Amino acid sequence: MQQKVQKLFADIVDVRYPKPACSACDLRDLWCLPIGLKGPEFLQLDNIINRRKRIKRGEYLYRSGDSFRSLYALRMGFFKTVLSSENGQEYVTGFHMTGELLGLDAICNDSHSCNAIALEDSEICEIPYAALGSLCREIPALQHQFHKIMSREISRDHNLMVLLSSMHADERIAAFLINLSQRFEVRGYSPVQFQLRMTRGEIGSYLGLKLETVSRTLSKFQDEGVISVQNRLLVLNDLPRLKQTVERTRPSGPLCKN
Amino acid sequence: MQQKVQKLFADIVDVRYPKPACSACDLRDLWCLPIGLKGPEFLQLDNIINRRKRIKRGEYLYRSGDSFRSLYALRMGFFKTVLSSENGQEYVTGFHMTGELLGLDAICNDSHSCNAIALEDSEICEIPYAALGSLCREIPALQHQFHKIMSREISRDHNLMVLLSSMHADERIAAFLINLSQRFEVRGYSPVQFQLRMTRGEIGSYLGLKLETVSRTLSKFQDEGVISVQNRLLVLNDLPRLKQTVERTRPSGPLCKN
DNA sequence: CGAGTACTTGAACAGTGTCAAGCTTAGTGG
DNA sequence: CCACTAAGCTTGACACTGTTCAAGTACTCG
Repeated sequence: MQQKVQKLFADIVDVRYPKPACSACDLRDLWCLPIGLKGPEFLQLDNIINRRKRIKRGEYLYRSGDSFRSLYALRMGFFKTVLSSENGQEYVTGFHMTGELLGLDAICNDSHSCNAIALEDSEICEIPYAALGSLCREIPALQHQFHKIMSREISRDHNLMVLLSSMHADERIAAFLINLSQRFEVRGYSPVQFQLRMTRGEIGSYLGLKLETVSRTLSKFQDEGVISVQNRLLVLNDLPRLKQTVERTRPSGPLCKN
Repeated sequence: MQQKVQKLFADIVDVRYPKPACSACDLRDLWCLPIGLKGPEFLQLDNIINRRKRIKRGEYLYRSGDSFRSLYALRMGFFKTVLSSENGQEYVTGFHMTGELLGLDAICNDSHSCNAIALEDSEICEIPYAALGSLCREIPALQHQFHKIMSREISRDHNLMVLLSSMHADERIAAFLINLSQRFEVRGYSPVQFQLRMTRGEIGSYLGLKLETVSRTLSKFQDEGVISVQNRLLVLNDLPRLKQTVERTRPSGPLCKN
C-alpha cells in the first residue's frame, strides 16, 4: 500500500512548478512554520523543502501505517484526517485548512496513525522531518515556532474533548460553524459565507453526532433564521446568536482561533 | 493569583532534598525525557532542572492563566488537568501518572490554559522551557524525544476523541480501566488491582458521562463479575472480557499504551 | 465522633440514535 | 446536452441510552 501511495505521488508531482519558497509564500503571516524567521533563515527553510505536490480531491496524502518521513504544510486546499477501526468504521479527527501542518501525530510512532485525505484539490509542501530537526537546532525561532504548533494542536484537541464530552448537538454544531468562520476569516475569506468542503456525515463523525442529527440541527438553525443553508453553501446570518448558543458551556481561557 | 501560587511553591520546596538527577532517576526507562540519552548528556539535562518540588494532594502545580516558564516532569504521584468554564464548570482533560510531562499545552500561548491539580501527594521536577530548548539544540536525541512526547500527546488525544464521539458508557469505562491498568503495569504495579485516585465525578468529566452513570456502570461490571469495586479499590477479574467490551468500536493502528 | 463529601440506586424524562422513505444534487457516459 | 445513477441530504416515527432529580447510605478526615 505504501508503494502505491508513493507511485501516486510521482504522478502528482508537477515538475513545471518552481521549488516552493517560504520566503515568497503568502502563508508567512499564518500559522505556518516560518513565523518569526529573519531573511536568511527563510532561505535555509526553503532549502529543506523538497517539492510541491498536488493532491486531487479524494486522494490520500498519507495512510495509516505509512512510515513517517515528513510533515506536510498545507499550501492550499482542505484536508480531513481520519482514524479507521478494524471493522472499517472511520472517525474524523480533524479538518485542515491552508497554512496548517499535517502529520504531527506520526512522530511518536515513526509511522502515520491516521489517513489524510484531500477534500478539495490541494497543494502541499513536504518538509522532511530529519532536516527540519537539524534546522531547528540551528534556528531557535524555528524551533520555538515548531513547538508552538504542536502545543497548539494539543490545546485544540483539549477544547474539542470538552465539546465532545459536554455539549449538546446544537452547541456542537454552533461551535463548529463559528470555528470554521474564524478560520476562514483569518485566511482572508468571508467569515459569514462559505462553502462546506465536507459531508454531513463527516461533520457528524468529527462532532460525535449522526449525520441525521447534523442535518436536523442545520435545518433548525435555518428555521430560526440564524443561518441559511443551501447544500454546502452556508451563510451565517446571526453570528452573535450563534455564539450565544455555545456560551452556555464554553470553557474560558485563551481559545485557539484557528 | 500567580503570586499566590509562587508563594505556595516556596512553601512546598523541600530544601533537604538533593538536586534531582535524571541519571539516577528510575523513570529513565519510562516515557520521560531522558530516553535515548548517553552518559554525559544525562548530566547536561540534570543541570537545567531547577529543583524538586513536592505538591500535596489537592494543591495546584499551575493554574490557567499562569505565565508559562517550565514544563513539569511528574517524578512520583498522580495529577489531573482541568479546563474550567466561566460559569465555574470544570472539565477534566487528563490524568497524569509518574513519568509523564505536564504543561505541554502552554507553549502555544506562553501561558497555561488549564489547572494541574495533585490527586495524591506528588513530586515533580521543574524543567525550564528556555533551557530545555537550548539543550535540544545541542542534543539531537533529546530533541527527538521531546518531539515524540508531544506527538504522543496528540495521538492520545485523538484516540480519546474517538472514544468520546463514538463509544457507549460501558465501552468508555472499560477503555478507561484498561488504560489505567496498562499504565500501572508499565510502572511496575499490578495491572489487575489498583487504587483509583479520582472521584466518580472526575472519571465522568473525563469520559463525558455523569457521575451517576459511572457509578451504575461500575456496579453493572461488578454484578457481571468482570471487576470488583470497593470504594476506590479496583480489581479487574476478567481483563479479556473487559477488552472485548471495547473491541466493538476501537480504532486500529498503534494505540498509545501509556 | 460528627460533618461534609463521595457514592449508590431508583424512577421519570429528554435528547440522540436508529430505521425507513423519499428527495436532491453532482457526476458519468451516451 | 440530457438521462441515468449513485451519493448525499432531509424528514418522520420510534426506541433507547444516559441524564436529571431525589433520597438514602457510606466513607473520610478533622
